[in-house]
Amino acid sequence: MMLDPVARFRRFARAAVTEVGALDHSFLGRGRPLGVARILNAIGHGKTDVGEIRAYLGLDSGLVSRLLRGLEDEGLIETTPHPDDGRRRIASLTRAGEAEFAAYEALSNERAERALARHANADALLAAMDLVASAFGRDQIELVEIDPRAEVARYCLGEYYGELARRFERDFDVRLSADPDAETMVRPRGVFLVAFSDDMPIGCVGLKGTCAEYGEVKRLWVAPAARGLGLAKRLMDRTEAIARELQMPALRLDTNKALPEAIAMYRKSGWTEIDRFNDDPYPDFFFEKRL
Amino acid sequence: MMLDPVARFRRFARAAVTEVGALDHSFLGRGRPLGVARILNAIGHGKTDVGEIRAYLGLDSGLVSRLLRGLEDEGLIETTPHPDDGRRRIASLTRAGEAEFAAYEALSNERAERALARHANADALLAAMDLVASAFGRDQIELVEIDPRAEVARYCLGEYYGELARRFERDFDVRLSADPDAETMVRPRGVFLVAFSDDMPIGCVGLKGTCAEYGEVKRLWVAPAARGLGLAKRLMDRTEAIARELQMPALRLDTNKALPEAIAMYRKSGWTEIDRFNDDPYPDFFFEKRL
DNA sequence: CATGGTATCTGACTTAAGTCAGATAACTGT
DNA sequence: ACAGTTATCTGACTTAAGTCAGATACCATG
Repeated sequence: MMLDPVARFRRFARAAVTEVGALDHSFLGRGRPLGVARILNAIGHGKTDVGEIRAYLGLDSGLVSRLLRGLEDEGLIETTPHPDDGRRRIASLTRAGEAEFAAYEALSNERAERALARHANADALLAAMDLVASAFGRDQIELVEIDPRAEVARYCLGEYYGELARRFERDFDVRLSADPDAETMVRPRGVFLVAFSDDMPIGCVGLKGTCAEYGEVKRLWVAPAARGLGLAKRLMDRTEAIARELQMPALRLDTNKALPEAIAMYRKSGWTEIDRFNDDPYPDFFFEKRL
Repeated sequence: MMLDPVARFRRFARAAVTEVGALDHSFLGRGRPLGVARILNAIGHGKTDVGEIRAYLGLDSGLVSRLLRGLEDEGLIETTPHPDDGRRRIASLTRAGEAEFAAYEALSNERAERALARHANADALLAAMDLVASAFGRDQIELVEIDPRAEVARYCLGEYYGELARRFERDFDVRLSADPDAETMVRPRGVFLVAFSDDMPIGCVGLKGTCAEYGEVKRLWVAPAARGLGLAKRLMDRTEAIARELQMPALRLDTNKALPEAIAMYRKSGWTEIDRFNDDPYPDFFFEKRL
């Protein structure tokens, strides 16, 4: 009757295999074998270096070389030596290649649209897909330093305040996401980190350099789709490393009892509770970690 | 930055392709090509008829024939003519084949367990997987008549009462799931339907034959993972067809204002509101449909 | 029992995909 | 400038997968 976790996982795997098989087949619609199509698409998605393509698709160097030659003969790509290193080659789409790539893109987009349109609650389906994709891609999550005033950062902060509003059952001013003292989260004073999973922002944290005695950790957010992956810990660890690099003698943060998972995480990773160090009305817990 | 629905869908597709690729590879761990392994597993999972295997895996008849021969030579399966039709052949695992199949099963189970163990919130991950798998498998959902006292039926009813308890914020007696007048939902008086998606029960409905004037529709439930697929409508349509078959002149049902989606669905599919026809304290809406 | 239809099998092919051992040319550090 | 390393390419293979046209044996029907 299939209700134990393993059976449920395997049901998912079966469904995914079927769906992915169909997906592969749709790539065959343009009369080109799958391997060639995959390379063309890898190039279209910005994998220009031959070695990069090889690593991305997990193929043998000889094979990639041959397939590239085929695409060149078709007039879809051209390869030139790397300007800094004559051994390496970079591949790029010709005009015809761009058109062909666009056709593949259109195919994929159409497929996605059709699948989503069939579902009466596409939001729920997408949320579930985000969660599964994040779980599968957990080892490819990258932390990137971003200017807190950049669009991605603003998006993360918007989500962060939305989450707080939900937890506190109180409205937060959306304009808060345009932090007036954003420059304290830019090097050399501080930093703002965004976690990306396959180009999708799924978490952030800010390190604010406000005074000489300590740095402040602010706005730690992890997207619902990425919870359970240990991302908050990873963000904190990286923040700590950067704080050390910036010669900060200690870190402080404040938090609210509405965020119990965060509090537990702080306690577990060497933070100690201290007395209130600011007069902000929201927080009711204050932590410090000496570096 | 990838936040539009199509981009999110495609992110999922990429993650799934990668994961499924790894999954295929794990099938290669036993030194047998994928095609052969897939056939062995199809047989292990009860696809005995050669034609059935062909349809299930979508392979050419000549290819399947050859692969079966290979497995026979390995001593893993044996084929015998079908008792009712000498043209058809049925394949079955030998003792060695059973062992080999069990090894593949163990591999799959281990994989699933490892993936789940890595996630700190496996329940959320599984719920998301159930939802995605149901969406992908929507065309394979089957409605089956089941005795309402059987284990699967009891499971569905348990979920149904759990859902009610959540919506009404009130406890329901779990023992209710063992319906005292279950025999009114068994042919020829009535029927109980369970919806299966790849062996997983994801919905149910009961048709109760209580009197000559009308049949009663009870306990319509759709699992959270299966919402948005139009399953409730499908269950109701089938119930209606069976009611006609059983010569019921009309159908009635009662429902509660805490279930607005259901009420909307009834109105849209030809039900008309009528006066209270029982003295049950819970419902506040009553519907009828003449057949 | 002849006829047309069906399920499976065989043999002869093609194509895709992958492997591996050098070859070649460019880089790096001493 | 030379040895060792690295990135890509070439050629000669193997294996997996799939296609297709018959062949064979069995079934259903008049």
